Amino acid sequence: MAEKTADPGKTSGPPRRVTSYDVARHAGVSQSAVSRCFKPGASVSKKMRARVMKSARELGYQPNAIARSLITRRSNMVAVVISQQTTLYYPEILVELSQRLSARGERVLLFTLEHESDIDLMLDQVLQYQVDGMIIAARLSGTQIDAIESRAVPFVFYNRSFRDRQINAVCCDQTEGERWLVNRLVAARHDSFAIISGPEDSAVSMERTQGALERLRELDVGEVAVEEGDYGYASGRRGLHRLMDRLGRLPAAIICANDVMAIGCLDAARHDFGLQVPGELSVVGFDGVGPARWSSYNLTTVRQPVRRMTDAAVSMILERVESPELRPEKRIFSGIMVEGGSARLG
Amino acid sequence: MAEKTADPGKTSGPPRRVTSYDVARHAGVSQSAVSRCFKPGASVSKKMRARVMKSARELGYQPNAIARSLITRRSNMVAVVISQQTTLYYPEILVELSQRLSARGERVLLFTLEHESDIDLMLDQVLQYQVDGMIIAARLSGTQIDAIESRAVPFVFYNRSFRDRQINAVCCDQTEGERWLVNRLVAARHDSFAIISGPEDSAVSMERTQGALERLRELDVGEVAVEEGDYGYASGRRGLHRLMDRLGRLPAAIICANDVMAIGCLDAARHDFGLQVPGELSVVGFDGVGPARWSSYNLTTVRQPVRRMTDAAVSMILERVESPELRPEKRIFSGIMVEGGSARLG
DNA sequence: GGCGCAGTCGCATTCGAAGTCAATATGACT
DNA sequence: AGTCATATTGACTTCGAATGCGACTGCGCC
Repeated sequence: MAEKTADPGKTSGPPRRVTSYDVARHAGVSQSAVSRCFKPGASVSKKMRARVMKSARELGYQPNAIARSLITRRSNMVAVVISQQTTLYYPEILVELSQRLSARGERVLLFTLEHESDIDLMLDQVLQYQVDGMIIAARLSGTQIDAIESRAVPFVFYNRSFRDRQINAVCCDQTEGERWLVNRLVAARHDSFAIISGPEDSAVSMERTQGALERLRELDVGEVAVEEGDYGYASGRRGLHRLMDRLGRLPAAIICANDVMAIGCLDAARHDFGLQVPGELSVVGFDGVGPARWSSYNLTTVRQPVRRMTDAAVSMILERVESPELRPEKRIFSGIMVEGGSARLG
Repeated sequence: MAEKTADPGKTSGPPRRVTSYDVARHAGVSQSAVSRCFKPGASVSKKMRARVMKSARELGYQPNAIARSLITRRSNMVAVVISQQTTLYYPEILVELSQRLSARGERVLLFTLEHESDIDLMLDQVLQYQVDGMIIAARLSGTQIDAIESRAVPFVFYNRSFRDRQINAVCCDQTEGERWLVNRLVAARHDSFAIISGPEDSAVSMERTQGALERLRELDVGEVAVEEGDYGYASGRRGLHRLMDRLGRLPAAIICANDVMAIGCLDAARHDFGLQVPGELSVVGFDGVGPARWSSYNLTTVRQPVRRMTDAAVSMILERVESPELRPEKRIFSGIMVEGGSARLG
C-alpha cells in the first residue's frame, strides 16, 4: 500500500494534500502518534510532540476536519437557519452567533430560506452535513419539527416558541414587552389605538399583536384597528395610509410589530401627512434595531437583549450536543424598554 | 464485523445512523448500488433505483456528506469570511451569497472576524474544513494572502482590490462612483467641499476618498477638509461637528465614504445645527443601503449592484473550483447613481 | 534480579460513501 | 441459437484521522 506514488499520465491530478501519514513518515513515527499530537488531552511525550510538530510545520500539515468528523461523528458545525423575511435584524444575530460558536470550537453552516417551500429540502441538506446541532430562526410546521425530532439532532428555536410543544427555544418576551408599551401609552392618556402587525403567519408578530390587544382590552380601550404588514419599511408606510383610509381619523397611538415598520409609519406620518410625531401621533416599535436610535426617529421601542439571547442559544445547543438526554427548555428574556421620542409619554 | 450490536454498558451510545449499507441490506443489493442511486448521472436501472429509493425512504436514509467529501475531495462548502464592520452595514451580501451558492449546490461556512489578530487562526480553520473555496470580505495582509495562495484553495475578494497584485476580486468601482458624485455636485455649483472618510486602514474608504479628492482637484475646487470616521452612524454625526469646529463655517457639500455616515451627518445637520438639507447643505453617501431610501433621508448616493456583484463572486469562485488553473481576474462593476434629495442637484 | 506499574507507542480497525474493475445480465442482430 | 456489444451490478479499495488494545520502555521497589 505505498509505492504507487503518482501516475504521470494525468496532467494535474488532485493536489495531493499533506496527510498525517506524510508527517508520520517525515518524523519517523506512526500515524497514530501524529494524530495524538493534535489532540489536546492525549498521552504523548514532550519529545514526541516536539518532533511531530516540527515535521508538521515543515510540511504545512493541517489536520483534515472532514476525516476527523467521519470517525469522531462530530462535525463541529452548527447549522443556522434563517428565513429571508427579517433581514434587517438578523444579520446582527448571525454575527453574534458565529462569534460565540467559534469561541467554543464550532462553525456556522448557514442555511437561508428564500421560499417557505425550501424548508424540506433544506432540512435534508442539514442532516446530510451531519451538523452537531441547529439553531433555527424560521417558521417550521409541526410536521417539519417532527421530522427533525425523529433524527437525533439537537435544535434550538430562536424567537419562535410553541405554546403547545416541549421544545428548546430562546425568546424575547414579546407579550410582556407589548404590555409595557401599552401601559406606558395608556398612562400617558392615549385614548385610541391602532396596530400594524407583521405577516399573519409570523408567530412573533402574533404574540406581539395579541399581547398588545389583550392589554388594551384589559384597560378598556375601545375598538382597535389592525392593519397587516410584512415587517418591511414600505409596509409600515402603507399601514398608516390604510388606517387613515379606513378610520377617517387619526388614532392617538400606533403600535407596530417591529421597528422597521414603525419607522415607515413614522416617515409616512411626517412626510405624507405632515403630522407632528409625537405631538399629534405616537408611534412605537419593537426590536431595538440600530436605526431606531437614529435621531430622525429616536423610536420608543422594546429592545431585545441580543447578546444574552444568542449566548443562551449557543449554550443550550452545545449543552445538548454534549448531553442529548437533556429535557427541552425555554428561556424567555425580558426586553428593555427604550423611551425614545416617537411617543408622548409624559 | 456485525454481531456486536450495542454494548448495554453505556446509557446512550452513538445513535447508530442509517448508512448506505443498511439501505443495501434492506433492499437486498450492494452498497455500491445504493451509492450510485444517489448520484445523478450514474448507470442504474429503473428497477434498481426504485427499489433502493423505497428502502431509503423507509429507513430514513440520507447520504452522509462528510463521508462523501472525504472520498470525493469536495466538501461543497465555501468559506465566507467577513469582518465585523462589513457586516453591520452591509448585511445583504451574506444572504445573497448564501442563496446563490446554495442554488449551485454549495453551502456557506461562515467565518466572522472579531479582531484583526484572529485572521491567522481563522485561516487555519478554513483550511482544516477543506472548503472548496473562499469568498473574503475582510482586510488581509500581503503575507496572509501569500499563505492562502500557498494552499491550493481558490479565493475571491469581495470589494477589496489590490492594485499591485494579480488576484481574484469583485469590486464596485469606487473611484468612478465618487467622480460621478463630484461631477454632479460641482455642476450644481457647489463651491466648497468636505469629506468624512472611513477608517484609515480601509482600502474601500481610501479609494472613495481619493477618488473624490482627485476629481475635486481636477475641477479646481480649493481646500477640502477631510475628517476620519469609522463607517458608523455616530462617527458621521461627530464628523460634522468636528468639521464645523475646524472650519468655522459650512461647506456647500459633504461627501461621506458610506451611507450610514452620511445619514449620521445629515441627522447632525438637521437636528444638532438646525440646517436645511439640501437647502443649506448637501450630503452624499455611498453604498445604497436600505435606510438610504427611507424618506427621512432619501440619500443621494451611489448604489452598489449587490446582486450582480454577489453573482459574479459566486461564479468566479465556482469556476475556479472546477478549473484551478484559471488566471486571476478582477471584475469591476459600476455603481448606480441614485439622485435622492439630500443634495441640491438642480 | 525480578516484579509491577504507569507512561508511551504502533498496529490494525473504523467511520460511510464513491469509484474501479471485473463479472454478469441484457439486448440486438445475424 | 449463437455472437458480440452494451448496460448493470457487486466485491473491494480508497479517502484521512481517531482509537482500542497490546507491546514495549523505564523506573522504583522489594
